[in-house]
Amino acid sequence: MKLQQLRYLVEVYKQGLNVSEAAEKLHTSQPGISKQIRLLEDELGVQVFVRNGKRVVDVTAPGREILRISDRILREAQNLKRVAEEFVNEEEGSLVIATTHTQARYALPPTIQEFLKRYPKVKLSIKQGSPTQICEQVVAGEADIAIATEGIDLFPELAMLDCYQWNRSVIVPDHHPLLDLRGQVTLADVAQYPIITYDFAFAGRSKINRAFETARLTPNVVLTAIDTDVIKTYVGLGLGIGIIASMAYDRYRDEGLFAIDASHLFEPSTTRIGIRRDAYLRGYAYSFIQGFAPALTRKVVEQAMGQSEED
Amino acid sequence: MKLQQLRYLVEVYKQGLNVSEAAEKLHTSQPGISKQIRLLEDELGVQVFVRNGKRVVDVTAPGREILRISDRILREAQNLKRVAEEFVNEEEGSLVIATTHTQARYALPPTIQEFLKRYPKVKLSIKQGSPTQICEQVVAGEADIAIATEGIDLFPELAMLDCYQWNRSVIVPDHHPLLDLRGQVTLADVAQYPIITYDFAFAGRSKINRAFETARLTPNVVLTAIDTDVIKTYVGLGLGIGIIASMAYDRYRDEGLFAIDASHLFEPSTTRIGIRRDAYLRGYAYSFIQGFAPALTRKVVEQAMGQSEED
DNA sequence: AGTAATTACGTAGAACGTAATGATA
DNA sequence: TATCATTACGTTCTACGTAATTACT
Repeated sequence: MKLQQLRYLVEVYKQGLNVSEAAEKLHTSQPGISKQIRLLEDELGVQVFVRNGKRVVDVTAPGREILRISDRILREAQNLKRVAEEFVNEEEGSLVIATTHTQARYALPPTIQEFLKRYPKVKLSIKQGSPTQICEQVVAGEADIAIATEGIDLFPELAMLDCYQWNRSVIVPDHHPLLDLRGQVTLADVAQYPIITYDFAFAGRSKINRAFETARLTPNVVLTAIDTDVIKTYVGLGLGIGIIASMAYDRYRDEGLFAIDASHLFEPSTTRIGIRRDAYLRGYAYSFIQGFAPALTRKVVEQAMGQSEED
Repeated sequence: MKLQQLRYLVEVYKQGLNVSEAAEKLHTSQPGISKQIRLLEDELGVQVFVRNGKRVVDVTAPGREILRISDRILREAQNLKRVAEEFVNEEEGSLVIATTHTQARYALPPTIQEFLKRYPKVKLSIKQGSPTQICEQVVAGEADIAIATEGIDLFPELAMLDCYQWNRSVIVPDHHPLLDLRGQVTLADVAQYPIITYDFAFAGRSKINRAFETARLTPNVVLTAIDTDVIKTYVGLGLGIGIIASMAYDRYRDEGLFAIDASHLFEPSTTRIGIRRDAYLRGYAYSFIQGFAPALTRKVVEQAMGQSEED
């Protein structure tokens, strides 16, 4: 049994049982993969894949177990490499953050700025996606850390940690009637105007819906976006009023738009970070997390990952 | 990185940083190991072992982490092989039980008899030792299942499951004065005679001590053994009275000895089985466990191992 | 027909063993 | 001096690529 053979297995599976694509992805030849998989199957005495003549068409029952374990082994091998890297150079490496537009644009900049100054040699990259996509990326090992606000409780592989709570604001163009009610805006007032807000998969959209439902109001959502900047643009064009994360409004930058605090209208949302429990995090990753949420010290994070018993 | 290299690392560590012994154990040449370890260290860019000139004298800080992860990887590789074996032939394989003399001699026989009849092709072996040794064997992967009564709560790698409770009896030779008190024996009565019982590391010996302590009595323990049969022998010779597990007394087999129930004198003990949480158990292993403790179905055991979320 | 996997075969490389050397206690 | 690890070197085996073949859609 060789680690490469396991890599081949898993990659063929990931590529939808296509040996050729797996070969491409792994920069090797397709006959090589074919042969190594057969060798492994011979060694184990069990078929991993079901073949219809010469096509790989399915995974056998033992194959499913074998793939699961192989995946774990490869992950640990990955961790092992990272441990080594950590000790070779604590300041160098890479860190992949998967997050939503709102976080990337409004919550993360100061943290990232600090981080880049502190760890100039670390290659930091940000991947955007919906909360679900983000978590999937972390689960798949394509990202190290997920930062999102919603829909991220369904991944048992991930440890989730609360970062901070935030509220919403209603943004309106200049001279909007809601501005006259300043301080006393109700949900009913808001429901009178066409609404532009986040896409359903995103940042606490469900909290917005729930608030209206509870008040037995039907909001007229005319446009949804995954992106606060898009929402602002259309609010600026007078197509409706926006409901956005308060932190996404800046009095100076967002000229011609005005924010009305709506923390009394909608439940606050909690932004969380998610990490694979079985991942090995580099030291600077812990540093990044604490930079973003000071309460999340290395100890706290490790405990949440279930690694505390070792230290 | 190759699985073999990891195997070499771990074996050198296990052999007390002795490369030659590791080579012997793995049936390969010592230069081979030396070279492969260096190759791996080069690849990782980190020393795993501290060398004093040409001697391996210690493990580096990263080395400790690397050894830990390597161990996990090798374990999983082991599991992978077992999965394959399971599917090749459900009825064939091996099962190693680590247990104490008392369990092996008095509690396990019916279960084992049944098991051998049901799975004639499985190579069953029993290793004896103290509760601590037993658990260490399971932790080290030298045994699959630990069965013991005491001192087995200190291994976080193991899942422990209760099997059954048992009480103690006092055994005495014929015509012993205690027999006249039948039914009303007290701790004070027992403390009047020289006592022969289990070694301290064993089967609930601490419960016996605690009972006397609580009653502010000092028992006169003249002999300890790890083995009920030894205890019986010396009781038969008139050297004292025995305190043993009730199940270890058989009225017909133990001619000349008489048992006095002592369940009111000592707390009952619970016999448990222990399994490595990250081990893959063969189907017949679950069957064995349930044969021994009917309440421990496969589901219950898997849940205790923390593997239930997958199925 | 076109796509995809296996077989056949040759080559470059790696793992391993033997023997010799160097270092440590 | 004896033990133990590394270096040197040669052989065998194996992983991998190219090309040809076979099977499936």
